[in-house]
Amino acid sequence: MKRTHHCNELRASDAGRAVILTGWVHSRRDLGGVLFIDLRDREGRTQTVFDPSDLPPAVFDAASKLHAESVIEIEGKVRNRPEGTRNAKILTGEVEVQVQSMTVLNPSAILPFQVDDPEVANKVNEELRLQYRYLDLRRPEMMRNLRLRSKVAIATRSYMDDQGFLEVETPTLFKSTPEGAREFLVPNRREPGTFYALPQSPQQFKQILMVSGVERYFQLARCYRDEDLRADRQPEFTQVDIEMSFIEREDIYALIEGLLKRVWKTALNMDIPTPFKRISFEEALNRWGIDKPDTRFGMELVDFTEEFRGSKFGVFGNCVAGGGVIKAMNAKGLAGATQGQLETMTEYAKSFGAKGLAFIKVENGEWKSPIVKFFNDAEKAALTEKLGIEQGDLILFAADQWLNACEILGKIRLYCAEVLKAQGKLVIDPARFDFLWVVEFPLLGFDREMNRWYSSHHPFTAPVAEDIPLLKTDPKKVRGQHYDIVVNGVELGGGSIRIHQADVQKTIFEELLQIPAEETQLRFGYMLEAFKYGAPPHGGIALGFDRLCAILCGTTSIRDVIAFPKTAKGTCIMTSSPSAVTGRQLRDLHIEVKAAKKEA
RNA sequence: GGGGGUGUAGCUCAAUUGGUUAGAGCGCUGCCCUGUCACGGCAGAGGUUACGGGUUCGAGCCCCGCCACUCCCGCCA
Repeated sequence: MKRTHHCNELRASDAGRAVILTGWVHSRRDLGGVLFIDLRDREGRTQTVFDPSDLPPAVFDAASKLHAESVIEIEGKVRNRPEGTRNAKILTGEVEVQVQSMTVLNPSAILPFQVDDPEVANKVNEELRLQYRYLDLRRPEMMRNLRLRSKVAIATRSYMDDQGFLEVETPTLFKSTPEGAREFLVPNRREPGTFYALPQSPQQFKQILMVSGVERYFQLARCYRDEDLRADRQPEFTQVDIEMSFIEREDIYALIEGLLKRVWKTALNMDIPTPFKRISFEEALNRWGIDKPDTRFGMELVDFTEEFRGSKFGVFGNCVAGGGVIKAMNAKGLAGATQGQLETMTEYAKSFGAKGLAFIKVENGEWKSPIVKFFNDAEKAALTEKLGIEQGDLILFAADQWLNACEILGKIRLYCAEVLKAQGKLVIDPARFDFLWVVEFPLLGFDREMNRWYSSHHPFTAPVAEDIPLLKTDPKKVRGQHYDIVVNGVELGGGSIRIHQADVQKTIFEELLQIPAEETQLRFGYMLEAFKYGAPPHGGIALGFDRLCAILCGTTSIRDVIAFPKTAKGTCIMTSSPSAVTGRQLRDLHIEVKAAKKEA
């Protein structure tokens, strides 16, 4: 190693020391007679001084011509900066290095965008940042994210090791199991027409590991889903995958609470209180209209079904008569909502099949609304009391079947929060983290089009024991032993106690999900077989590692915590992948491409 | 698959809403400058307004198409 110190190391006490520093030219300030270069490496930066009075002219000349981000090595002497020239903004601001010699290790071309000024760099088009990701990652903000991600991964491994878990790697060339997400397929050269699939998760392998007697397994597992992307979804992502034997749900709650406690302490030096609150699926929908509620602000949903039973307002009265519910929400301080904002909310309602969105604007001492004239005094009094209506409020209603009504207002609640945040009327402490477990999900949902049940989580989730008899009589009532961990409205992960009895698993596959017996055998036969030979009761969970890091870094886009992420269309701009391959490669794989690639 | 947004100098953004030669800051090039740290000063170069059509006397601006990026819905067992 050539350097004696890194660029965030020298302090006043080092004055007089001869040092060698290496790094990138962060910025250069040429005052004519004297030249300052801030040298930056991964750790930070140090000011170096080029004074022509004690430097060969050639060195001074070369230094004055350096472009930003050139890589250099300097040798010099540390000295305290003259009084009044110290820089309190950087940790090395007390000192500077008086350069005696310099080597240009590699000059840099002129940059496509500036990386030295964070205010400028933060605004650079993400497309350009992705094309030159290596430059983007040099920015201290991005380097901080990479470093934090690494710390969190190591803390996770250390905690899981402390808890007696084995890290086991599972294959990424797996079998296609076309339930759920679309898979990436990998052609098999050795047998034409057969394919591997990249795993959507190591779910089946980790359950097999339980049958193997591993008892406690974890993995930072790369997973692949060929679905459309979002700010919080990439085609390949990392999950903290966990499975345990001989446990109940409580064991998972305690394990994960301990893990997140360790992670928050490591990453943010914060002590988060445990245990986390637990909320049933039904309560989450009733109060927040979503199964991953953001509980950092109010505006909860309120039920008015009884108040509007037989109401003169036909839409409400008929809805209740038809078995539906009336839900309302008070968007505090949003009476001034624009026509456009109300239209956006109405669109949300319509996207859930509602005909429109009823509202009341409370302004200038009156209720402005096309529907208020139908309300009687008792109905008005109930609204005022249960919603705490005040001047400046906006009241929104949903009248529909229970799930729909809840989900409509749940969407609108989140939209209203965004509007209020933008107006400065809603402020949320960035250091606030509301963790909660969402539990007691229904095991199954019914698909009317396909006329069959589907797993609301996945088909390996165990029913609550006392509900097992209902599987054959009243599947809708069966609760699953499933749990989601939610923080600030983000689904951080989910898991369940699994089915470990081959016969129960077979019933789920064949009778409820109506997968034909021979297909069950083809896809899951090996699992059912494994379960015959002493499968222990087991359960587990998977946490989205990218989302976890994003939350800790205070960003909403997981691209900011992934070194080389893909664009919304699943491409890598830097390497131009995916790309066409040669005819020979295709022949080897016995593949013929039918749709011609468009000319570039 | 659907809906919204964006695309103007290397970067970030303007352009009086269809009107003369498309501007600014940063960056870049040259010159000046011995205590800067967003150094400063002077001068200069740099544009197929993403791309292809159309309407118009005239298009960065309007229309059609197309590409890329982005946000959302669907989708994500």
